[in-house]
Order: sequence, then structure tokens, then C-alpha cells
Amino acid sequence: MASSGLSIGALADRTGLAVSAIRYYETQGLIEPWRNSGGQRRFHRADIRRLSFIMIAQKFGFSLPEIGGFLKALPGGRTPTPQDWARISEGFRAHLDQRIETLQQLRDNLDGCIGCGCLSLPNCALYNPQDQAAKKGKGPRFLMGDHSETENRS
Amino acid sequence: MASSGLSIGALADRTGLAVSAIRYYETQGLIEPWRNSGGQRRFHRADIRRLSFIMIAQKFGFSLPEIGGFLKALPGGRTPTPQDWARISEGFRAHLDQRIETLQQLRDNLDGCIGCGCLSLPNCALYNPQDQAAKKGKGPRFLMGDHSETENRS
DNA sequence: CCTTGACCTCAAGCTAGGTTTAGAAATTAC
DNA sequence: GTAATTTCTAAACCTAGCTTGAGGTCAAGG
Repeated sequence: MASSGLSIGALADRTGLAVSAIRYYETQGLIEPWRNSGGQRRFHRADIRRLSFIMIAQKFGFSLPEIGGFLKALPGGRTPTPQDWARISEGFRAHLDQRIETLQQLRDNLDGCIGCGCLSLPNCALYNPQDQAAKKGKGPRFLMGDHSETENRS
Repeated sequence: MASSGLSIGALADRTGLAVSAIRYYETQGLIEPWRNSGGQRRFHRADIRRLSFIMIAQKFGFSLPEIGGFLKALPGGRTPTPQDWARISEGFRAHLDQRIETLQQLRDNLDGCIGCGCLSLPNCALYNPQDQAAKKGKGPRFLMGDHSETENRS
């Protein structure tokens, strides 16, 4: 019966995505359906998983191009195996750990700034233009110059 | 000399922000300059710190409306003291911890999915529509229905 | 066969967070 | 006092990630 692929509507139902979103992902190269004789898109059942991966990665804050990069690790020409998915998920997890660590570093720097009570130190790690905080010595951009704690208005 | 407030350009120089960005923040209610006799914006020196807080909070991924919410905790009518800033930073930190924890929970759920190798369990915590993952029992949206691991193409 | 619903393409619209541009007025520098 | 710089407003434009709408086609059911 359904041996000739899923319609876009069926895929939308299975994933919870809007039809328009799936079409958009196609324009972004994240999914590549084929067409039936009438020109309608047809999807592999494995694409359900592919779209689900996209949704999950978005939850983690990755952009569509980044997600496309992850998906390139999947084999072309055959249906990905569970092992393929496990491999891509591990690579994904590494990026994720990186992201969490960066946030934690930023938070710890914030703690330091709460400690000093100023939020305005020129050498405050939070003002480093790189997300890699606390890279002291590497020409920290002088974002804050206001260091008088008790100025008055008017 | 400069006792009547900072011009927008001076503030831009002190913070590293673009002049246009500062004006935009004003339209979003994040900063409220007064006007001089010629109609030009004038800013308090304390606004340097305010803008820096905005920049930091953005690094952490908060939206401008969220940041506006944090800033409402600052006193109106007087220049915020270091203590004021320490207080707001602590509230901010709580949101931040929450955000990190949510990410970690998601990551741990991903680990579970790597473990099961499927990425397609209907009860997988990652498919919960809420960012609060792992809320089993609360009618998890059935996002994935594909559970045959070895289907073939064509 | 004929209707209805799903699907097609293309273009425009939307939110967030801004930047750019244009023309005019204010301020600063010499 | 003039020239250069800055600032002003308003509107248009930009990217990401979509949604909506118009107008037309395809597919499935009775």
C-alpha cells in the first residue's frame, strides 16, 4: 500500500511539523524528497527520524545550517541505521557539551562580577568579545569605562 | 563641561554598541534618555552600565523583553547603586541556572536516546513539546511513529 | 465523472533585532 | 562665521525561520 513513500501531509502528521516548515527545510537542503509522477513530494519513512532530529537540534539552539552540517554525517544512498544515528548523536552531543560549558563559564564570570559589585570593570571577563570568556591578555575590548560608583544625577 | 549627560555617540563609544542599536533599545523601552534643548538624546553615565547589562544578558540568550523585565528591578528616579546591580544580577543568575539546567536535562535525555539507538521512541522525553523534558504521563505528543529500524528504500 | 481535499509554486508577510539611507537640523571645530 | 561632524526622524532593508495567500493541479472517494 504505502510502499511508494509518504506524502508531505503524512510526514507532517507523523512529526507534528507544519507542511510549510517541511517545504522550507527542503529549500534549505535539510531533506530531499523525490517527486511522484504528478510532481508531488514523496518522503522516505526514515525522513520522520531526520525531521525529528532537526526539531531536537533546534531545541538545543542550533541553526538550520549547523543542523545541516550534522546531517551530512549520515550516509547517502541508504537508509541510516541506528548505529548511524548513534554516531551523529554523539557528535551532536559534543557540540552541546561545548555550549553548556560556555554558558557555565559565562555564569561563573557573572558571579565574579556580582562579587565585585561593579558590573563595569574594564577587565571583566564578560566584556570579552569572544564567547570564550576569561581570555585575559588578548586585548579585551574596552566596553565599559564607567567606574565611578556614586555619581549623581543633575 | 560634560556635566549635562552623554551624547548617543559618546555612549556608543563607551559601550561598543552602534548608535542605531541604542536608538532601537530606546524604542523597546530598555533605556530612557532625556532630550537637550536642541532635541538630541542625552544619557546618564549610569546608562553605560545599563547597556552593558543588556549586552551581557543577550550573550546568555535572553530576549530584549526578558531583559527589560530584569531591568525593571532597578530603582527609578535615582542612579542604581552597586547593591542594586548585585541584586538584579542575582535574579538574573537564577534564570540563567534554570536555562543551563534545562539544557543539561535535554542533553541527558539525548544520552538516553543514544543508548537506545533509536531516536524514535514515542515516549522519548526529547519529543515532549514542553521544554521541561521527561514529564512522562502528561500526554506526550506523539511526534514520531517510525520504529522499524531496517526499512529499505525502493 | 465529478467533487473535495491535498498538493503545487511563487510571492508576500511576520517577529526579532537590528542596519542603512535620506534629508534636515543641531553642535562642534577651526 | 563657516565647515565638518553629529544627531534627528522616518522608512526601507536585512537575516532567520517560518506562515499565509493566490491561483492552479493532483489524487481519492462516491
